[in-house]
Amino acid sequence: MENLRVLKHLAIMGGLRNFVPLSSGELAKMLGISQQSASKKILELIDNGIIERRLGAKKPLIKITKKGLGLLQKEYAEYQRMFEALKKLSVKGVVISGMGEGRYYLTLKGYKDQLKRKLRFSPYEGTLNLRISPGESSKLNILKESSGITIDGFQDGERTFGPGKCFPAKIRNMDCAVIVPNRSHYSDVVEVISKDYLREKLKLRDGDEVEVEIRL
Amino acid sequence: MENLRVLKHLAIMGGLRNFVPLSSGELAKMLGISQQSASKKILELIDNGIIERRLGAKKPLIKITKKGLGLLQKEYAEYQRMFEALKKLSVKGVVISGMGEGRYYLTLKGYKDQLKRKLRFSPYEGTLNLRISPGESSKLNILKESSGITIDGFQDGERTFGPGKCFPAKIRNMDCAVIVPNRSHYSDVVEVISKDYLREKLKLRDGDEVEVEIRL
DNA sequence: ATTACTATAGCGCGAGTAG
DNA sequence: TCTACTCGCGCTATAGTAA
Repeated sequence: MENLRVLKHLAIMGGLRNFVPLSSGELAKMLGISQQSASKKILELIDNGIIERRLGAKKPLIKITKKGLGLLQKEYAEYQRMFEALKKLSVKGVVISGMGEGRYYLTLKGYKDQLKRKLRFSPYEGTLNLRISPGESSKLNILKESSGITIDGFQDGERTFGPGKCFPAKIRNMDCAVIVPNRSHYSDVVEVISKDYLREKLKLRDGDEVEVEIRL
Repeated sequence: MENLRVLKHLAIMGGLRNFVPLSSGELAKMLGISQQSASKKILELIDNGIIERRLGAKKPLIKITKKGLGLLQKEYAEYQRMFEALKKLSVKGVVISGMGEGRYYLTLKGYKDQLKRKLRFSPYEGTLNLRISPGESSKLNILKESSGITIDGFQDGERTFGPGKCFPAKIRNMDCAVIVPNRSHYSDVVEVISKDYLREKLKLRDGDEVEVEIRL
């Protein structure tokens, strides 16, 4: 049984705050090990300065030390980073010129109003196109698999405009969003919208490299 | 080496999202174990459906399955609960009548204005006194050790009024705050303030038991 | 370079038991 | 009751090595 696992159980028992009454036999039952092993674990943790023990009225009292708290915090922090990383995606790409399609779609009320409502900003009528660096383009699959913020399709007279999704993002600390059509063949280009004309605001020119941080 | 520990390292390597290239030798180095042990661990995790492995171009590719993700989430949730619990303190007590001191202090501008600013509510000029149940009064030590929201002392002509601290709290889902003088002998009574006259609002009478949930 | 087999070394666990 | 010692078994990690 690993020390950290034992320590975690002590923490769940409240050992981070107080001296909690706990015999080696009780701990053993909780961990599914023998009393002897639990006793040994306790001694080990005491020797390492991870917990301290006093003799209480009826049962021994155990409390986790600062050092023990530190170990738990470190472990917790690792889990936090792990799961936080799942919510973010960072990709590098270079600025390229699109073919004005993005600009066209953003003039359509059906898309524009929806984006405004769902992203909480009114998008500039144009997109910034980024060609994702070769080594990173596989990351774009993650966008396909993530649900993001749904953009509904709509009808406009004759034409049908398909649904898609978007993701809040940041480029050089500027709030923006990446938009992804639902039906799209493989592409290493992402389209970015923002309330401002990003090209001007960030002084970007074709070929400039930028990193876009996407919130999934 | 525990399976969960191995799994955590795979997650840190990005195995929650993608197939990551990883040989048993590399994993061994990261975990500080032998290549043979790492190999065995990997097979064990595969057998248990916790990870899956493909053969990649150069190195084998490893990805964590839904089941593996579930295990990590469970562990993470336990740590979350553990640390969340550290931020809260729940104590039971019975309503008693104070001696009007609380009311007096709350009429003083020096305290009243501060409380209003720091707690974001204007306190009713009176306190609700709770005698904490005998078995739980030791929990009050936690309040002494926690910093809480500082209430500065002040001078008012001749008299000096001492500093203290307070903690946002809830009683029966009503927002309130527990106030604690810095220099105080041992006491099993806590004083609670709120924007409303709690006794009336919650229809409390001496002897009624209530639970107060304190945010540390 | 890999993975992963077999055989062995060593450590951890628990039974028995003393204090 | 409790803790915690010794001792022996068995699991697990590693060494050596094949594929």
